[in-house]
Amino acid sequence: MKKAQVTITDIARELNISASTVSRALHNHHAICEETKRAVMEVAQRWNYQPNMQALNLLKRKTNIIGIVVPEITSHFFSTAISGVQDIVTSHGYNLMISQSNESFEDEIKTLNTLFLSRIDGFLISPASGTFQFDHINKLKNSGIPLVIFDRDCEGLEADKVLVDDYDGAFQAVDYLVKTGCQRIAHIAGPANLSTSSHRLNGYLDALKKHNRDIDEELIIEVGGFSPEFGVEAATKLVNLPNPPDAIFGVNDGVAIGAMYVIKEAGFVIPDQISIIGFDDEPYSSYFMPSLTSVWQPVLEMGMLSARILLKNMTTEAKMAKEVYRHEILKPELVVRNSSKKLY
Amino acid sequence: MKKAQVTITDIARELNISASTVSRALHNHHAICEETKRAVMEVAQRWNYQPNMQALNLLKRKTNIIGIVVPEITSHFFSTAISGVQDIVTSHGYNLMISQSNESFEDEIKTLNTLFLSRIDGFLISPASGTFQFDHINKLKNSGIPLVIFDRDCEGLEADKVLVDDYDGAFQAVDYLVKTGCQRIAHIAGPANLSTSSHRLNGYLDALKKHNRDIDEELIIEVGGFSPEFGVEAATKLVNLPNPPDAIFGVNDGVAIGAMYVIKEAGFVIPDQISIIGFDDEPYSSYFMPSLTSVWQPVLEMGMLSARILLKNMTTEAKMAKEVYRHEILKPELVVRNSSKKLY
DNA sequence: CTGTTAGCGCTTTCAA
DNA sequence: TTGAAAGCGCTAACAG
Repeated sequence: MKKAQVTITDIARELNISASTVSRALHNHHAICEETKRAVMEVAQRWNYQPNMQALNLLKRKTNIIGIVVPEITSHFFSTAISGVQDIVTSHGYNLMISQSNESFEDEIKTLNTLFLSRIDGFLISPASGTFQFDHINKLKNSGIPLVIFDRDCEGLEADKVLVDDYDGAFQAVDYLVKTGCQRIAHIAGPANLSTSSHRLNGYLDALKKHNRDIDEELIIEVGGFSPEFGVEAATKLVNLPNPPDAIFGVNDGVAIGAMYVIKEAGFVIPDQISIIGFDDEPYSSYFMPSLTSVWQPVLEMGMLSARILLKNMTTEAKMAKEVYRHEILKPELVVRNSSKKLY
Repeated sequence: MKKAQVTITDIARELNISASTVSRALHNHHAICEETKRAVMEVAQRWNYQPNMQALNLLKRKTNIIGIVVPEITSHFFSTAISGVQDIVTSHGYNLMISQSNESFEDEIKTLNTLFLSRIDGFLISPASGTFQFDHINKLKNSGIPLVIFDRDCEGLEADKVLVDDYDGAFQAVDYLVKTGCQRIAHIAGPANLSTSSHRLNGYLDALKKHNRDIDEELIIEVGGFSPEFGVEAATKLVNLPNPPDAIFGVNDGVAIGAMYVIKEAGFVIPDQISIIGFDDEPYSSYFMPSLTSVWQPVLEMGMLSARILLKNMTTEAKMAKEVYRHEILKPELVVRNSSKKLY
């Protein structure tokens, strides 16, 4: 056993040859005689030589690291997206560095900066709900580092984006509710400056308009987050209305689950008296009683596609000359279960 | 604006001084005259100089990266642990690199190796369920790189560990079931070669023994994973028994939720006819009807503590001379809700 | 107070 | 077929 980390120079010294020869031998360079190659390989093997990535990366001016910035790792949605990204980047020889913004604008700026200083090779970003403008991301982009925005749009920012058609998903859900006979359809809306929230809200509104329904403002409740507590809060208001809704479309499964709990507690029968639809189709959603109807999104695919686009951006030397950006919109699907009425 | 990345040499050239002077000025070295410092700072600022971490790291032989290897990122348990780790390491100036083993032994070896080759500064590891021996981790440890094992024990491996007292959590749960009058308590056990599974199983067995209950082998069903489907599978067998159980202790909330679904479908009343207790206390668990009684674990704390121990290991130069390892066992707590009977 | 030199580990001309 | 030298960006010992 030699010292902790064997270097190319150690091998060179041992064999009384130059470091460059060792380097070439290790890379199976054609202009190295077999004998030397064998000798080098043998020592390398015996001493368990491992190339020093740091040195290589410094030389190549890259890090082999992709950074992903999400609002929250603990959300099933984002951890799934990360998983998709992971699959792709690792199979391309990259490592994945993660960080979360905790839905905070300041944290997002900070973490973006940290990763930037680490000189990672590319960024995958889904902005925080507290983020209301994108100068920081634009600055990043202008620095020349490849990046792609996913899930949550940065409106006004020109960049590669992989999004889900939230509008369509919401439209499908609400259209379905109307078709199954619901008259007063409420919406628990997410934080307003999130593209996903506003698109879902718009889908809700347009579906109602399509069926010539009046919009009742008191049936739209905006909440500050995506966990069940927010659904509880909103649904409590809704069921206490003089004229409560007969359907609720939640901005995500989290709030829908909270709402469902309140509604059952209040003694309403789901879906007979009140239908419920969520968004995300999380793993546990189908195990509630009644099982939750939800809009499924191709989250894993979103992560994978984002990663692929990023990787392509990193190789293509058209990095700078970028004029046209990719704008992928993935299609969600309504998964009908028992928290909504059947269509006959 | 200068070239893409300004270096210390660029600044030196501009000012007709040496690179080392620039370096010193930037670090506010005492032996540099104020005037020079100001000049350097000014140019650095104007050109937006950013130190090249890669060069620094090569020099210092460190990467500033902590790697965490988990079975699955998408599990709420592990994403929460990661979140705890993240908090600590970033506040100490480290970046976090993640990778998952997908519960596979081979993947674990592969990913450990990749991270090792990236020369990360430390490892946080929770082994896969497919991992039955720890030579690979031992090899890692012997290479001198600091590591800590968390949540899932590597029995026989000497290392710093941060675990949860799974035995105690299970014991509490089953003891509670007995005390609330349950006679036939079943257990849906997790993959056998996971310390968490076996400790929970032992807790279950010992709690029964304490109350002089016979162990009925047909009431113990081992499943291959932690998602609801496994709970469905196991619970289906249980309810179809000639003499079905009147309580089920699930190895985690996932299987408990699956079990709960089956039991309700089968027409049993929870908890009157069958009590259910899970493990993990996941966010949605309290929103089921009935709300799920579960054993809460300090997951975030586990992540944070693991990270702190790792960081300490990295600074302490007693790295090599390590003879005694830290062995932290965190205490879980039973959270009683409505899927189990009340104690009077 | 500042410059020169060497070196972190590796690759890559250029020369031989 | 191989070696010497330069360089990636930075720091630090040594020398003025």
